[in-house]
Amino acid sequence: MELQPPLDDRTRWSAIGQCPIEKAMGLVGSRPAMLLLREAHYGTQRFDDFVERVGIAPATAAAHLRALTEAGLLERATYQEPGDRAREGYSLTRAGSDLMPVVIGLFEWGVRYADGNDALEYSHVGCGAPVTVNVACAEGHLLSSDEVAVRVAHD
Amino acid sequence: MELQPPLDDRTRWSAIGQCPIEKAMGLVGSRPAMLLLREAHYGTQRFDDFVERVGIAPATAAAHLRALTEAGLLERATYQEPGDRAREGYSLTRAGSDLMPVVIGLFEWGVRYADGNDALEYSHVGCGAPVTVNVACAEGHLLSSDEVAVRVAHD
DNA sequence: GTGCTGGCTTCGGAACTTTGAAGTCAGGTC
DNA sequence: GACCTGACTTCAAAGTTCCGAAGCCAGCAC
Repeated sequence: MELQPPLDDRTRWSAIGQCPIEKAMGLVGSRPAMLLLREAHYGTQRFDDFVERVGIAPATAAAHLRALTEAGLLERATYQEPGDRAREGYSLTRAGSDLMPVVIGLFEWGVRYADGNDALEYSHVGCGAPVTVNVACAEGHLLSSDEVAVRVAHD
Repeated sequence: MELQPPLDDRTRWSAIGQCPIEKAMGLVGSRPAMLLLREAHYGTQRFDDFVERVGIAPATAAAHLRALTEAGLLERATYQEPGDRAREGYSLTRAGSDLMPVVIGLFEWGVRYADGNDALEYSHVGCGAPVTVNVACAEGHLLSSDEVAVRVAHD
């Protein structure tokens, strides 16, 4: 059994490598990136729609869309609007979809604490009930934040 | 019954005000802010510990800690280490704790897609099982991201 | 009253981002 | 082959953010 430094030291990520949160934030932790992902989740595919709906400059949109594509959150997909020719747009990959809990979590938190704007909401396609993000353990217990602890894995 | 613009127009947030995600990102959508919240969640209270564990300059830490405090995610709290005098530190408020699904979600996503570093993990204090973030509707159905739709609220 | 520690603040400069306006380019239509 | 549309790219200017090093100040202990 290897000796391990105490948890206080292990949570000092500089000692054990970069924190996954940090890596994730490097990819999606900017206003434009997060809003582009939100739009992609809404089903937006066209470049100009991203630009207009997110409200950013084309150059900014292009840079972030490329970065998200290279990082594997978006992929180029051909789409065709009725009576128009086929074009290349963007759609979410699995990795992009798997970030939706974060996007929805930010939305939920924003409605409650930062905004109050509840003009739109997320709902379950199947039953129509409103959607929330929650934290649970593998045993199925629903958790509040003070029931969650950090620990060294594989002990 | 009022006429409402179609959903395509409603999702163009410029038409109906600012998106809650945007507001949330303005507060917590930067690397330093998110990592400071992570640290606060780990129980860090002291200024110098934030600086060292997050790996940012004191000026940056001070600016973000102040912003997070003013935004209501952190509050000043007195703490006392054994054999030392009482000092002022930072601790999470309810609003800060309620952002934990986002922090944990970023961690989880980062481990799976951006990093692979699984030296630490989150666990349930009560039963020890590992913790995950998931999306569910009010009826209790666990949802994948393609079962979640946006709609105009209060219809 | 001297020293020490924790918690910041100040400063200048470097690095990174975003913007608006304009231009490019390829595919397809008429 | 002229024209149109969508999807970008280019560019200079402006703004934002970060860092490192240094310094400051308040509360104690001695």
